[in-house]
Amino acid sequence: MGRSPCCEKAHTNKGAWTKEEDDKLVAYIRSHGEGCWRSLPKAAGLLRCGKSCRLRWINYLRPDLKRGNFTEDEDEVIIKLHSLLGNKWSLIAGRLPGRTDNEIKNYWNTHIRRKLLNRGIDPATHRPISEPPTTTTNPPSPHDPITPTTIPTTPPPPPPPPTTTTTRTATATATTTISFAPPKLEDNPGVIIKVGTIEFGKCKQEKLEGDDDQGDGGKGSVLRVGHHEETKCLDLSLELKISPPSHHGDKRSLAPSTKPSILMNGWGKLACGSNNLSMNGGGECVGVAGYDFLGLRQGSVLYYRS
DNA sequence: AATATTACCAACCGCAAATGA
DNA sequence: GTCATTTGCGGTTGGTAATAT
Repeated sequence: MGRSPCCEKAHTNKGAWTKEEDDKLVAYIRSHGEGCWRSLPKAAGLLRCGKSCRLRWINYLRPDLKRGNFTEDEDEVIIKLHSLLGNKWSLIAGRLPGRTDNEIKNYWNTHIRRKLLNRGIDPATHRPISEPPTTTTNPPSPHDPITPTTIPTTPPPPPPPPTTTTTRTATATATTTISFAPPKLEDNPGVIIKVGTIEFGKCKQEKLEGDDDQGDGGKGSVLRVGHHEETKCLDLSLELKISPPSHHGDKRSLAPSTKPSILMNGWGKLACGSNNLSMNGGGECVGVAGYDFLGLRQGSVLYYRS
């Protein structure tokens, strides 16, 4: 078994790209477009692996790349997104037009990590370094297996279309619409799932548009979280899953037992604090502050995936 | 001026998901 | 449904420039 190599390595160049190679690649893609990276090198007259061509184009030659230093705003966006998504560099890059995942990853490792450490924040967990390490009640980080206790053992069912099947959905919207099932958690200990787009940032709740006439548990209710006083709202396409609150609203008590199937389906966890929504049961508020998110009680858990 | 260390970033590698036959 | 292939992602490496000793 085993796969054939992506290219004939014996006859490919490696290492830094020359100006001539760049020119050939750019010229070819300009006239033929992206795609079919495997056959591109030969067609373009390049002695390069297709993967190498793709990487060179995406990370360096693409015309829409924004080169130059990251701004303070971009720094903060990256930090917020990393606290939400972990090392999902491609997702983070999708929210930063003109930046590549590789660029952000490098920037994170060389600048932002140090910046957070200087602030006394653990870049891996986004929690204060001084905070004593916990053992069995340690809240999960984006890198931990997602193992909730408050939802059924089966993974969430596939979301109804339209979903965010593509991972690069970097469109910003003026207002945020969250489609979700009404959080009647006391009455509904089970799983509630709806797909929506949630925008984090300096937003506050405007109104609840109740259009739930479907009688099926409330699919289709729409909450608008708009009123963007600043333009820093991050558009995250998330599927949300809502579970009842855990004991006492103690985020640490959200520490899961074991439900690895959730992890395999790519679900992460958001915990509801008393007046905000925080990532993975702790750390910094992601920015939906100032109101009781979706009416959920403190200690509720939202499961998401992007 | 020479050498060592650090910082930066382009590029590579391996793996897994997606796709197609 | 199975297998082969392609594509994309994240971790890591290696070369080079900048800075310190």
